[in-house]
Amino acid sequence: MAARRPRERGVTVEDVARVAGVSRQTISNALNAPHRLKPETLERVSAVIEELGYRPDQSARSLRSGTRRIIAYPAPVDDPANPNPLMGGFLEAVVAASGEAGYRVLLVRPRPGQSQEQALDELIAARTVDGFLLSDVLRDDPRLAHLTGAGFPFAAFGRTGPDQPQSWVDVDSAQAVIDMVGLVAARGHRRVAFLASSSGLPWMDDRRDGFLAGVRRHGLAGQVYSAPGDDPGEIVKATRALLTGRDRPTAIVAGGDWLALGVYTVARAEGLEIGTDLAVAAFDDLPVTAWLQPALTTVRLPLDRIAKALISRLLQIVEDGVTPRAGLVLPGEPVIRPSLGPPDAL
Amino acid sequence: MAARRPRERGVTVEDVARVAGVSRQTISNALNAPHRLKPETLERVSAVIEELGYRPDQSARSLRSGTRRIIAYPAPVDDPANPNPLMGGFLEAVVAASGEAGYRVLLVRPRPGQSQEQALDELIAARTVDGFLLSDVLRDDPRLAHLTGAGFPFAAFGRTGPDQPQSWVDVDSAQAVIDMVGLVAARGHRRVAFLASSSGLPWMDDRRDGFLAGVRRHGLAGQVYSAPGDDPGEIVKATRALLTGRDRPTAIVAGGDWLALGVYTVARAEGLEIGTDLAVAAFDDLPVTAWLQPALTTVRLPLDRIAKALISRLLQIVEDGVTPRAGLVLPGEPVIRPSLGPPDAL
DNA sequence: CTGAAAGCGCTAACAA
DNA sequence: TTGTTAGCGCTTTCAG
Repeated sequence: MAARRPRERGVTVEDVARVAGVSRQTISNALNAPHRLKPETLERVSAVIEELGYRPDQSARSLRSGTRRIIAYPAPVDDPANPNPLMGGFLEAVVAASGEAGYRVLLVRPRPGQSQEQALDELIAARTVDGFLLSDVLRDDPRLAHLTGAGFPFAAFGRTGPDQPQSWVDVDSAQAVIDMVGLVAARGHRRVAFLASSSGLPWMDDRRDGFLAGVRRHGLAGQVYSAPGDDPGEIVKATRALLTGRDRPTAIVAGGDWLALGVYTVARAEGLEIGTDLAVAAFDDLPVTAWLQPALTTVRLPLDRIAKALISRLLQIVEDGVTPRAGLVLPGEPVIRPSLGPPDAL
Repeated sequence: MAARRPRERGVTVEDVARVAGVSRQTISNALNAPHRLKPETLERVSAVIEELGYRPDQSARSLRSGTRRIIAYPAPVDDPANPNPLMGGFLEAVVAASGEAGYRVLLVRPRPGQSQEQALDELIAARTVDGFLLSDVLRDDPRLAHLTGAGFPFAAFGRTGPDQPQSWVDVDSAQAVIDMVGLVAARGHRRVAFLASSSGLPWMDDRRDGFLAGVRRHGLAGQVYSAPGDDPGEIVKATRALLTGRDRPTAIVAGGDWLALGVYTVARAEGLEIGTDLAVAAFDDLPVTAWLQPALTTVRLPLDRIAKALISRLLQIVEDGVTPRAGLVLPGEPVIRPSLGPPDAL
């Protein structure tokens, strides 16, 4: 069998120039600096380009110009059996936002035996991409330190350190939860609990901190429970402890919709009616919440705005060398649904 | 502000050659044809490469060699508010499989006003990628016809036409549903129904056809209901029609877990107990099924095997010019859980 | 087994 | 406004 088929020659500048009766450079200008051409020439050249279906070879262009028009997204490793339900929506928004700006998204992943940082280094050294988009950023994330050290453009969903570029966008989870606690308090609840998972993740910590702040502000009795992991079993166990102990809370704020599913399950088993015996609020607005009965009050992440802001910030660095002076904090969007109970529940 | 920072010169072959005291070509050989080098030389050169952190410039290499080591995945447009829950897992598997083979995945999407085919053409003309990975393939999918016409490498999750390259992988949905109907019949059910959505999608049709074949084979009374769309409201409505009509079925096979959620909802409202009054089976094994009570019997897609096979087939075409003689059909994995009821339910 | 020379297709810099 | 020249970094001949 033919090994590596001989590259079929495509249409090149040369061809277009010949047909249009101008020089190669004029073609290049038509594409990259149209204002330099006489309108008439431009029109004629454009017509020939269209006719021949000419597109500049991406590699040649990149080699010469030093710009790739590609953004790398090191997609967090996901458990195929239990994928992050927000990943699809986030990717969707990122692809749309970068496509809008003429960039494409390259999914990257360390090869076996390679560290995250080595993978980044390889992409930088091979000049494969113009910049990085990071998500699921941890506190003191080594990737941020590495890219900062390399002076390579990036934007982060999450927060960077004080001595790192402030090219980040994040959701004000704490404030969203504070507001949620306010709504709970307004409904007359005094004993409330926060259900967390996998502590140590910055966003979960933010949500918990928001809960504690809200509880303090409204003078409520608040307690934090943590499930050791994200497995349904562990979540149910933590929830049961929470709902069957003495001084059972009348309202629960869950750190994620996923956790709220545990609350629904246990509440049903214990004969508690959600929205009347127990108010429930959560975070993320996963699609599955549409199926819960009663529908779940939650906080929606503005994934579209997040992605747009991330791409815009990243490209500002890549194209103009301008690094944002400060991070951008976007509000979460409270979605009030019946699980919270009526305004005058108690 | 500095417009477009002056590209920091990276390490080039030249640098490595100088330090290692050999010619440029030897460096290239060390990377692309190591067997041509004297082991001793190879080792020395490798050490220098490592030391300087040299990586061949991707653009230069591509320009010269004609190979990009990039696969394009035209990700289907997804509703951020209701993302395809399998997308994350599929992408995960694809990224892993292609990374294994030294390829990366480029997410692409037609630009505003651009058709799918134009987007493909642009990527081909600009020589941006080596091949395409297609999913959500429709019957007579125009993308397949287009790529076939262009003679450009692709692999499809779904099925291609008889006069197109058989570079596809699909799940034997029909057989999986036939088997499921068999399990239902073995439990003594005689009146069964299939709940479908958004007819016209090949996979949904396959599942429905499997249902009809299974019903015929086992001599059951089977009926097909369709929800007009994927919204919870429409699903619930279709399900209610199904469960409140005369001659209510004792078992329901749903075309997707999503549809089964509607069955759970309506069954609860109607006071039917799933697993005893009503057997339920579905398709997809979404993560949320872990939360259902009773747990849902369903069919899991072997996303990992699918992705591996797709990538392997695609790269065979790209690298060796070998087009598969026939498509590959993989079995769905039945996951039997309590919603089906005990073996001797009726 | 290693070295020298050529050129992939494009655009930046300069010249006309 | 358009044309000419050079060279981005690499790999593929072809000689030695």
